[in-house]
Amino acid sequence: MESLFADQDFLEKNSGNNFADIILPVPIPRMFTYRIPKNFQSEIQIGQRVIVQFGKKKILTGIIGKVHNKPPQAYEAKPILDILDVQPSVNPLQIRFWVWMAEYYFCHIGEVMFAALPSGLRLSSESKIQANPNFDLESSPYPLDTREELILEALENQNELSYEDCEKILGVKTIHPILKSLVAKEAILIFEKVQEKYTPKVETRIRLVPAIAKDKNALQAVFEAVQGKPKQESILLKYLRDIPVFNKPHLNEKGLDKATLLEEGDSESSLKTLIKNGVFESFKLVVNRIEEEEPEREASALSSTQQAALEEIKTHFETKQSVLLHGVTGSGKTEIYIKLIQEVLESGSQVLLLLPEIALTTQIVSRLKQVFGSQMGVYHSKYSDNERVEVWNGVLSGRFTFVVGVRSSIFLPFDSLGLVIIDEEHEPSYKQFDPAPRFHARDAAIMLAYFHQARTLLGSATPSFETYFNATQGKYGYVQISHRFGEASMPEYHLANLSADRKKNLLKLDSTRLLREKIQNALENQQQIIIFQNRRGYSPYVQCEDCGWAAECVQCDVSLTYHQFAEELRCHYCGYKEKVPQTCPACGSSQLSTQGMGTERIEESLSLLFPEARMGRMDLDTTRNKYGYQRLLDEFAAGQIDILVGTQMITKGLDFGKVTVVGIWDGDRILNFPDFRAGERAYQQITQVAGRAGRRDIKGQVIIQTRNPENDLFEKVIRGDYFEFFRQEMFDRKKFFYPPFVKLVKITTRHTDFKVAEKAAHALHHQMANLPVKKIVLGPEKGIIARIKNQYQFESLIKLDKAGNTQSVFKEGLSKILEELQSVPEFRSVRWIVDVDPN
DNA sequence: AGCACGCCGACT
DNA sequence: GTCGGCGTGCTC
Repeated sequence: MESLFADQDFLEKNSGNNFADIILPVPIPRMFTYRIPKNFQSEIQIGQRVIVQFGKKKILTGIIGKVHNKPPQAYEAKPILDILDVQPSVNPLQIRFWVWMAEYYFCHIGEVMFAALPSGLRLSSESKIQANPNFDLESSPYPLDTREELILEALENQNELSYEDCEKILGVKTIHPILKSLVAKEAILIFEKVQEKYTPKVETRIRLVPAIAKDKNALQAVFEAVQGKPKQESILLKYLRDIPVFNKPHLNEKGLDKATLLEEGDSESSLKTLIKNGVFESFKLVVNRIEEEEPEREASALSSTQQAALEEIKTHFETKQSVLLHGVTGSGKTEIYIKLIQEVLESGSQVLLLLPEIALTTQIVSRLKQVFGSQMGVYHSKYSDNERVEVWNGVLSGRFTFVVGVRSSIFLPFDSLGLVIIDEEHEPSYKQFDPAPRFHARDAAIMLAYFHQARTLLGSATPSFETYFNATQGKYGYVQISHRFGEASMPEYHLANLSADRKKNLLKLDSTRLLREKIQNALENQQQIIIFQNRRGYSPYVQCEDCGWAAECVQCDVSLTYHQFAEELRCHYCGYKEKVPQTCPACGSSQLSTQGMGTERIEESLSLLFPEARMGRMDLDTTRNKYGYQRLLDEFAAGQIDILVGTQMITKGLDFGKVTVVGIWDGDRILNFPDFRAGERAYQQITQVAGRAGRRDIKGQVIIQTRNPENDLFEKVIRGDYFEFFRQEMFDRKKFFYPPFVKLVKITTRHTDFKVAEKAAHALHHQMANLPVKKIVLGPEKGIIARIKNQYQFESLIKLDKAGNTQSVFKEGLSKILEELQSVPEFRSVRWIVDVDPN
């Protein structure tokens, strides 16, 4: 008996770890066990990317999550096909973070993986065709037509062909039927060729042949040789201007990019001649897509207020993981960040600075770049796949010790974070809601920092009430800067009464007399004006003036949004679009008009009222492409625009001394936000927009157009009394059970059949009511938008007690409930979407 | 989520 | 007779 155990023990210890649990980017709530072939066993590591077959057809990139030696009981494990990384692309800390995120945000680890890995690190597979070696044309029972023969002929010269190749060979668009027929006749084989998506950037470089570069006489001889050949001479001079081979001989090694060398109109043929004559040589070089830049500037000296804040932050960090820096707009938070970042980098740790997406293209990034140069990586949503992979690999290799990025940059492979800064901490865009994981980047970043034993600094001029609450509870340290940097004073607020003006007939194209006067005044003094329009929950649409018909989406219960620049109607929920009809589809009338006031309409109105002013508009439409945003900013900064009309994005990072007037076109819209955060959001928006006004020597003017000037929210904003506002709001939230006093979970039930969706939502409601946790379950209610993409939806809101293990008990119970409901035949195709901490 | 397998209607 | 509709079950 004993010896048998001993043998088994011996076997287990020495049989090696021949199985791996692998995270795959699929929405199935578990890892998958694969067999590690003998030849890979010594090199396998957690976090490596591997290739596996999944199901019958799919080839996927997976991440090794766990290595062990327990063969699965119920099935035979498939083998790992290949290992993609020598060094893991993902570190164990990240895997812990993924696991946490999947649990907390109630999603599958595969979904987290999918969100975390840049798609360039996943594989692409392309179908290729190959000649079937067993095929013999002579003995084949099936005759081939000429097109099929052409393909086979091509395969005699080339080992493999892609679909595209075949299309070119035959000059047809749809190649699939022909290939299918060839497969049926067993003439060819189709297989999947798996490739890394990421491709290094390769430049053609030109350099002086070393013998010439080292020898003045040789160079002299070359110059004599090109005499009377001005084109060649010009290239040679250009090269020596950029690469002074005798002063800086090392520069010649990497030479000059061919495109740069020829960019001043020099011809390629002249260069070819020079290469042929042995003057230059051409070679290939792998280069970084993200350019190297040396720091140009020192960090600025801090003012005494800033210095004091910095010291205070550091003191808090001695005892607290997180600190809230509450600094009014213009208080110079960036400079404080810079000092802190420098200190952490010098200590050898990494730093992550999170910014909301629209703030990332602005001055703050170029300011940071000036100080930190090429050790700083930028992680953008507008970056290409290849660029993202370079940032990822740059963090892995240590090239980037500091990253500035959007919410998804929390997934980068940091291994020793010392500090995470979340700027504009209150921004709702930090919450991801469309595909799972529905995470809040601020909260996730705090957890990430905790895993790294790093510090977190939350910065905002208008902190979210959750964060401020944590500060008042002593959970976060709290540092306040209540003065603007330099001399700038706080702006002056005016409420412009829309109703009163309308009655007195003073309204012109929806603008009040007060707003017009302030604009006029600013224009006369060569000052700039910003007009803000909140677009949330509201967009311009087209309506028939005769019958009242309005264009609606075919798949969703919403009206279509009018986009002037493309003369199109679009659905903001599913992306459906159509041309604006000439006549009303319902009654045939041609009296179609645009309703509602988008930024486009405001721009139009203002240019009618101020024909001499130069207008600019900044919204999703005008900034869609990579440089649209920057171009507008540059024009505005250069004073080429007098009035800038824009949505949320103008509240971010604009810092121009010539803006003295900020107009809020429709203040009421800001008030009517349909949830418990309405007041908080209104306060934040107005304060943020107002922060753009009057930053240097001139006092800013903020004009809010409203029908409800008596609303006390305006009064609180005008008094700038964040604390009083917070206090009152907390009173209500406690009374009505809202965060931060409870934890919210929103569950959406979706189905194509209204009745089924309703029934499923109610079934869920009843099941949840039985869970043994302290909670309040609201709903189910018909979604604010009843139907999206042809799916009807119902929403339930659960308020969980924050104490103890309520959350984990609830989530476990919820998993079981959903599993059971999903197995009811009727609810088979019902979709449930769970959103933890919804916006 | 895909994708294959399987069982019932309108077409060559 | 077949192509193809989408219900349902599975993926190591």
